[in-house]
Amino acid sequence: MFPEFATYIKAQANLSDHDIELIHSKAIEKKLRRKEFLLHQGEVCRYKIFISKGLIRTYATREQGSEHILRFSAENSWTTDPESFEFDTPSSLNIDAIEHSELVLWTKDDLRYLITNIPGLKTYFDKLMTSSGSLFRQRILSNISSTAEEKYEDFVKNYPEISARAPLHMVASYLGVTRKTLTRIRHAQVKGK
Amino acid sequence: MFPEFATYIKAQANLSDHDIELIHSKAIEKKLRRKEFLLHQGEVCRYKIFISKGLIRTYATREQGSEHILRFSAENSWTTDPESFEFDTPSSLNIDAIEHSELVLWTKDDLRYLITNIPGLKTYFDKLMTSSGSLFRQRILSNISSTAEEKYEDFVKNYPEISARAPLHMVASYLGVTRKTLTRIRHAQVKGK
DNA sequence: GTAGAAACGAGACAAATGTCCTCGCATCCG
DNA sequence: CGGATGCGAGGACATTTGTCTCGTTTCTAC
Repeated sequence: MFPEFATYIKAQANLSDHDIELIHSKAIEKKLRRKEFLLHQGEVCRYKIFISKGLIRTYATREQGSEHILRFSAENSWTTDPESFEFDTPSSLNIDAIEHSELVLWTKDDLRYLITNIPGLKTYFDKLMTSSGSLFRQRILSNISSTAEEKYEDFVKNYPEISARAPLHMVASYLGVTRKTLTRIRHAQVKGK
Repeated sequence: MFPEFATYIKAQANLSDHDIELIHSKAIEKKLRRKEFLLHQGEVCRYKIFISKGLIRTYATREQGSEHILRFSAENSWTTDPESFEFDTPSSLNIDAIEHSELVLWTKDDLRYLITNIPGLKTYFDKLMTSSGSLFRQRILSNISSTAEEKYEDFVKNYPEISARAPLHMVASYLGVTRKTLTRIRHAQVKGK
């Protein structure tokens, strides 16, 4: 788990072996089985989570129990509830595993310590934040301007891995449409060819 | 224009008079008449823009000329195209004025200089980024999980000022529905009472 | 390997939303 | 002051999307 992270972060940031050791010393490794939860809504999200293997979903639920996926996180990506993590408030989100997954976690205090003491890590997280902002804007634009079919096509194009691995009803939940709509779209595309 | 900004920023960040002067020395003031553009798609967005008075929209257009509003910015808020601003790439967004507006602008280089030399300003922008991320997540969640009526209600609740000042078809464009849908919702609400 | 659960597709119908059009009113500007 | 324009409303109809439900297939855990 940590070795995969080390490989990834070395490629993304300029870090010395000593830096890596320091980061390692604060890391918590964790395995999650399918459907196992890392965070239930109502709990405080105490960790920033790196996914070294597997597939994780971060989602909200509404009154009637419907689930709405805010983010999929596969290998070499991150998740957390930023608000709960930052302000120690109860989270409104759930995080669980779609596949058996392997994670590396850091607490807020440890992460803050690492970031202030490792400039290369700070640079990396700044980049990460910039690009996540950009993805947010793209997603909003797609949401307000595209048809369901375009949204689905964009999703498949941007996340071919995830669209192949996540069940269809979860993709629907991510896109904000029903399972039915998505099957219709797929059917139409097959016929269209 | 700058005085309004100074009042605002003093309330938001811990800055000395000297800091304010320094920020002032880099600021560019600009007035924009209704429908006047600050940025056309294809241009590079060279400024981070503070709105001291008026109402600004930031939007994308699609093939058929439809407009999709990414953000409204009224007094005491900011806008820019973050990607174009950051990387000097041609913007895909347009920025224009819904009302006669007064703005204060800074270039990227000047802003970077100010942020590195004024810690209080850095703290302020970090906070701003955090809260804008949080708003993005809320908006995405609303987009994928709410009915058009709920989206409209949320918008009115969260931005009563803007919903009163922006024309209905622009609110529709922000929410990702047609003007028609919005008038229907309003009509239904009136009847419902 | 097998039992149970999960995922998928689809039919029938209902509801929501979009498209295209016209109208009327207010406002703005020459 | 008068014509042009922007804006909101709404009728008529088409299209999209959702709901509910069922049966089949596929996957998974033991």
